[in-house]
Order: sequence, then C-alpha cells, then structure tokens
Amino acid sequence: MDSMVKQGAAKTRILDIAEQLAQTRGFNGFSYADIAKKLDVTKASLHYHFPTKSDLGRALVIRYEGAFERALEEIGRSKGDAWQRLQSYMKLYDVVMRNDRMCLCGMLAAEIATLPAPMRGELRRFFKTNERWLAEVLEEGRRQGSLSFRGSAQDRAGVLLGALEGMMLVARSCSDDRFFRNAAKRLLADLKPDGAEGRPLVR
Amino acid sequence: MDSMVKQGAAKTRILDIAEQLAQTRGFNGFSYADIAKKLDVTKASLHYHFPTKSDLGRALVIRYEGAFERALEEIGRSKGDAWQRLQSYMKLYDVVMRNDRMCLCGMLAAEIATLPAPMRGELRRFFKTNERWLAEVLEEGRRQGSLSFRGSAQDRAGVLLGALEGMMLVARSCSDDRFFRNAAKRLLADLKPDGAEGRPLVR
DNA sequence: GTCTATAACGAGATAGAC
DNA sequence: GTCTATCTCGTTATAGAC
Repeated sequence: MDSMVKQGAAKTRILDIAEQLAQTRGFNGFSYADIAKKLDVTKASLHYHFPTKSDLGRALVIRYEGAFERALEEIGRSKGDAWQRLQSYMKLYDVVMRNDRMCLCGMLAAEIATLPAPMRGELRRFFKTNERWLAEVLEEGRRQGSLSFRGSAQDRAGVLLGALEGMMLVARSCSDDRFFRNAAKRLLADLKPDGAEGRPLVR
Repeated sequence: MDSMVKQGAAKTRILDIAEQLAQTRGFNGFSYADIAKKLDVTKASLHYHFPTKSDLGRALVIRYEGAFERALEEIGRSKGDAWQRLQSYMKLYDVVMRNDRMCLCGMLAAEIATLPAPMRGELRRFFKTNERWLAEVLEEGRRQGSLSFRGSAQDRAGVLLGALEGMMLVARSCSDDRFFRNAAKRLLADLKPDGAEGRPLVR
C-alpha cells in the first residue's frame, strides 16, 4: 500500500519510455541501453522485468491496444452522433501526431517481417478491432443520416483506417503536420451528407 | 562493350537485392551480410561499390524515385482521361503489393528518425513529387468532368497518397491482400462523377 | 573487382553478488 | 529489484593480398 503509489511501478515507467521510443524510432530502432539511459538504471535490471525484447514488445502492444480499446468504448458511451464519433476517433490520431509520434501499431506494421512472432498476432488484432469499430459506427451513421458514403461500411472502414495510418506516416517523414491535419479534415468532411457541405464545385 | 551487357552490372544486382530486402524488412532490417549471401559474394566486395550503408540507401531511394517518376511520365503520355490515369497510378501500388512488398518510400518513412540524413531529403522529394502529380491530374479531371470530388485538389492528393501507403501497410501486416484491393477500389470509385456510380444507398 | 582477415562497436542476454 | 561483470553474436567498416 506504499510503494505502489510511488510515481508508477518500474514496469510502467519502462513501458512508457519504450513506447515513446518505439513510436518515434520503431521497435528495431531502440535498445535496452536506450531505455536504461533514460531511466538511469542498468540494462540488466530491465531484463528482470522483461527477460527478452520480445516480452517487452508484446507488453507494449497489449497495453497500447488496451488503452485504444478503452478510448473507443469511451467514445461509444458519449452522446454524440456517428459523425461526432468519427471526429473523436480522428482526434485520437491527431493527439499522437501532436506528441511527435507515429501510431505504435502503424510503426510496428512496417516492421512486421522482423517482429517476434508473438507481436504479430496482437498487431493484427489491433487493426481488426479498429476496422470493426469503424464499420459499426459508419453503418449506424448511415442509418441515422448523420453520415453519407458510397459502398460498404466495411470497405469504407478500411479506407479510413489505412488513410489515417498512411497520412501520419507521410506527414511525419515530411515534417509536415499540416499535411496530416488537412488530409484528415478532408477525409472526415467527405462523410458529411450532401446538404452539409457543398457538392463538387464542378460537375 | 562486353561486360556491361553481362546480366547487369554488379551495382545493379546489389541494388536489386537491397531493394527487395528494404521493401520487405525495412532499411534497418537487413545487413550487408544478407545481400552478400544472396549474391554469393563477400561483404567486403559490397563495400567496394557502396562504401557505407548510407551510400547504398541513398542510391536505393534515388533509383526508386527515378523509376517512379518515369512511370508517372509514361502515364502522363498515355491517352486516357484523368480517371484512367488515377487507375494506372493505383496499379503501380497494386503491383508492389502483388510482389509481396511495401512501397520502398512508405517503408523508409516509418524509419525516418533512424535514417542517414542524406536519405531523408530524397524521401521528402518522393512524396512531394507524387503529391504534385496527383494534384495536377485531379485538377485536370475535375475540369474535364472525368473526376468529381469535394475540396481542393491539393488536399485530395494528400488523402490519396496517404491512403495508398497506409492501406498497403495495414494490409501487409494483416497478410490480407484483399484489404488493400477492396479499399483501393473504393478510394478510386469515390472519385467517379455522380452519374457513374449510384450515390449513397441511404439519404 | 573480389577476396581473407580483422577491427571496433553495439546488440540481446545471463550469472551471481548485494 | 538493482547492480557489476561478462558472454556471444551480428553489425558496419577497413587493410591489404590477389
């Protein structure tokens, strides 16, 4: 009842640093030495908490996934309509960008071929969860009239998910935050029903 | 006039292998040893052609960029309308996916923070070139009536570029080719003028 | 241009004291 | 739980012979 309140358990502090490193440099872009330096401890003590880097990586994805899912549930409990929920969803990505990070799972997706096997399954789960959540919101929004789009909600969910990840990726590599924000705004505005935004200027 | 025809110069063969490795494992995901093994030569001989890995990486991006630009010019010279040009553009990405690869520059974009400085500038150029080309085609298509979309051609180009890169990324990490193809098809169909595809089923 | 040999370093990981 | 010390391996890179 005493040391557990103390500035967060060691495991948590390790994961916080590892997460920041993984989101900026990639899973293969940082080492135990990097974490040890930032926490001012030795590499060996890190291995006590996470014996292998695979263990660390797995814990990283699972925690990120859990936090993301809680955020989705929170959005689900809010009282806004489907369009507002999508806006909140995009806000999640925007926050990541403003922290000068890439989505952890988007980052890991690029490294998929070199990742420890246990991490791959979790990664896939993350994307599937997002895709399903988006498809449900899209379907509901279309029913209620707050959203309008062509094609299946399933396909549309794939476009949104892929686009957000990719737009972050490109924006970061060009050091151009506006690239992301403008494109994301466009992506969202596309889903407004006809009346809400002028149709194409020409034809 | 003799050895230059011989199955491609050594540099070219090295770049071919390195490119394949970079597109599947990332720039930090392969080593000189990997290339040497595949070509059945020693690491030292690779250093003769590309003294440092930075040199190799730079050559990799520049060649890729050049090939992509030539492909864009070729599409520009074709006689189809803007919509058909976009279709050809997406085909470029589709071919990459079918080769079980990620776009080289999309891959490098994820690793941006760990890349040798000389590679970063080239990477940015690649994306800017693509963005500009897309914006021009979009603008033209809208003028001629073969394309229809909301907002600026600039923003739309960013969405398309980011979406294609991100959709590849997610599809690859889920080992789901159909994810990419379905989403890409949707992305393209969205640009068809109203008459060409039915408007939203509801509202 | 390709080889052998080796340097120099950083990575992940373990043993055992405290 | 954290430390020191150490191991093993893979990495980029260079020297110098052929």
